[in-house]
Amino acid sequence: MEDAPKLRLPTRLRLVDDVYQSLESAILSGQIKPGERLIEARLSLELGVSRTVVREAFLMLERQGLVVNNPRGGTFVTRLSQQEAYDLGYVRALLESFAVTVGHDRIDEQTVRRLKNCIADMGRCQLPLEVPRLVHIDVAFHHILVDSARSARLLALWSSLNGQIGALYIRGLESQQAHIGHVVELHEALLKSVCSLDVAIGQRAVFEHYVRRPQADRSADAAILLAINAIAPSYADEFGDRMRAVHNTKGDADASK
Amino acid sequence: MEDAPKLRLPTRLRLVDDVYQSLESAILSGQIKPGERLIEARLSLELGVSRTVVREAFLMLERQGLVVNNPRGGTFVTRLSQQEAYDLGYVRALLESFAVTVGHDRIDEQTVRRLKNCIADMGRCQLPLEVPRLVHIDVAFHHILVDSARSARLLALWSSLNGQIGALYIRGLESQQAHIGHVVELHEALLKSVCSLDVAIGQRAVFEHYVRRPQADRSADAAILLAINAIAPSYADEFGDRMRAVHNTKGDADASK
DNA sequence: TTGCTGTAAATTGTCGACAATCGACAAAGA
DNA sequence: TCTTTGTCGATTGTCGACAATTTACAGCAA
Repeated sequence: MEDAPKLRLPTRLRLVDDVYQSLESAILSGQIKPGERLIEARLSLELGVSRTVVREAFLMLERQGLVVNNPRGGTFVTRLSQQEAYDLGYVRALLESFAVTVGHDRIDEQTVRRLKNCIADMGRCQLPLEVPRLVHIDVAFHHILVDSARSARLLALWSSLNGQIGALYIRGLESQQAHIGHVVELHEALLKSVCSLDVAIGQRAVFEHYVRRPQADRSADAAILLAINAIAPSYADEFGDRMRAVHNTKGDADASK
Repeated sequence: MEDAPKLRLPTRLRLVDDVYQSLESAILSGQIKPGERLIEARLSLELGVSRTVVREAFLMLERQGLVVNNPRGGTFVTRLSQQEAYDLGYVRALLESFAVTVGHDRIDEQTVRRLKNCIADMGRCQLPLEVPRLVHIDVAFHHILVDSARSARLLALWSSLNGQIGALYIRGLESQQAHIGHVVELHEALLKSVCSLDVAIGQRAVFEHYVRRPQADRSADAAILLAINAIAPSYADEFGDRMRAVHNTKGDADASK
């Protein structure tokens, strides 16, 4: 028989997971720089594990988009071009804005409290060194927002961009010094807007959170927000009940507490 | 500087790629059924390769969403619930419909010819056995459509759902017998609509292609299409030029230095 | 019978070694 | 001098063996 999958906290420990975290951290903190080549043998020596483990960790990193691998040409840390960064922001904004709109009604007090906790945690990050932690908190924050849509698929799709978001952070730190206060401000503003009774305000906030340009003409953004606004209600009507049903019977979804 | 990309037949061949294709084919054709457990040792014996190779192939399959793996609990073929299937269709429709709208102007005669070729190839598939080929052609067909948006990120995101689409095909074949003629019809209608001068017609077609329900109220779909219609032009305005530039200068695409 | 416990089998995780391949440099020829 | 070819070191691909873990099952007691 299968044991209930809700109580497996013992944290199944594999070396791969350790190595993965180690490398992720090194990349996000800038110890390993974008474009740099990762060599299996060297890392396996340095970390005291076999090459097999490092190899699998590479595959995990690649799935997250933090490295790219060409079959016999080595593995390199992802470097995002400006176009890719813009593109990424737009796509992610599209998904997340959509999610927030669908799940707007499900953002209750408890959720807000969790979001506020995230922001507080962000404020405690020291910027040059603790970027990995900052990225994790950032992901957690937005995860809560996206999860409100109660669409596993949408969440998975959004999650697949997480690693790239890390790459985006690196890019930001490479080009210009960012202040932790600024990051906190951004998220506080976002949270405030999302909590607004008017869904449209939340949408716009999500969008501007990702797609910010110095002298942008806001007409483009407005068009997108309008679009999502049109999508979401019908989406909710079609799937709201089923989604809720799925969510309730699932059980293994974490963070239910 | 640029080598003509027409003469690259050598096709980097790794065992992993072979094994991956082999397993993918077996899963899509139904030789290995949804929910079934895949055992490394057995497959490595059966295929005449080492377990390491099978293991890596599993990771590739997992990334495509064709299998799920719990750390020390084995690897199983993905089985989609009805809710997941609906959800998947909606999300994919959202992305693809958006892409088609953005790239509508770039669908020229040559593109249409390629699409028609795909449909012709579909017609030559024998259904119970050649599902893997059918799925590949189907993916190729829609890939052409999505690629017209010239957004690498959007394409990547869309691609990440390909494996699941395969799973969807399996589901369809499990529950009800589908006729190849039906599939061809669907795509012919889709192509015709996409070629229409009116973008809206193409959008609607893409949507109905994925999200088809017996007695659906079309108002929901209409709202979504309207939304995408609002998104796309601004997106194109913002990114059209840059995208084109990226696409032209890309060429190498990898950081081989 | 039911439930528990410990042993054995099956399966996955990790390892180090060997083979295949790539990139760079040097040597040979025009 | 420039191009081509051969060689070598570095790196990745593949392998079979061993260790760790999970699962199945038999035996025993209440």
